[in-house]
Amino acid sequence: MTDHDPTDKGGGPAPADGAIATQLRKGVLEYCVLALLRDGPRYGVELLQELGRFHALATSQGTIYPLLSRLRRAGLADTFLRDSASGPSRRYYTLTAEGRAALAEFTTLWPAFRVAVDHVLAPGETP
Amino acid sequence: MTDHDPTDKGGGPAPADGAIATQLRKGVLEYCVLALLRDGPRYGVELLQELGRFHALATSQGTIYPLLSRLRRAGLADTFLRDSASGPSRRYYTLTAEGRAALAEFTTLWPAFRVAVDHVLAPGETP
DNA sequence: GCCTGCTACCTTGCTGTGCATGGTACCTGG
DNA sequence: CCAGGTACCATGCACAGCAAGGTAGCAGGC
Repeated sequence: MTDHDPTDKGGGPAPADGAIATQLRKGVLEYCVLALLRDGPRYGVELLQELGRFHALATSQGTIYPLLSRLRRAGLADTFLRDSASGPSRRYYTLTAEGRAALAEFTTLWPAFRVAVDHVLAPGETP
Repeated sequence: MTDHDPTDKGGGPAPADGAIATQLRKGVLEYCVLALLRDGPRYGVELLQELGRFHALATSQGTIYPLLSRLRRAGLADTFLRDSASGPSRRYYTLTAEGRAALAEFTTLWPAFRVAVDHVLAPGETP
């Protein structure tokens, strides 16, 4: 039998916050991963754990693996395999020069975006 | 002939920033509109102008009208028609109690999200 | 040796959102 | 009556996050 208990979710921890947090992550998660990659090589599950530290950014395997494949295909990240001390091999991801440039561009745009949303959310907008 | 000049873009000002700003707007625009509606009734083109004040949130008619229809269908906004002093009637949108609740929920989640992204973007993440 | 459980990787199909484009209707001024 | 501006709406597309499901390797207990 290949089917396990129905409690087995495939090893992926679900975000399980609202649908609005899901929409917030769109487009931001990609650059958060790039930011984490800037500090050194990381592999999939490790990235999930690091993102999980921030409740607002927690995601699942079904999100991270297609995202990483996309980064690689776009030339923003490079990968290599390395054996683990205990368990199967891990696929590590590193930043390319293009990836670093994309992260820099996002880092430039983010503050303006953040301030704009803060300003709109602040009450008493009518001049 | 119903076709106008090819210079006519349908009256919609395009965002025309990068693709990354487009992804940033996803999921946020909806609540920014709710926030603007909190200050009083607004109509479509007016909302486009108000959002256009912030370069990061500028969008086009092809985005705002489906969004407003969605808000109405979801019960977050209510609408009424009012004649304009000069021009065709305008469809104004107002917040419902549900809309106010959704806005409040977003206002609660946003700071945590903002701080999380700021923290990830900050260099020297490795402990 | 064999089975169970954990770690780690990947794929498929769905949903929702922003956007470009195109089209319609109304009012005003010449 | 016709040109131009204002304002509304609909269609089709692209893309990102997610749930669910599947595969493979290593370790420890029996």
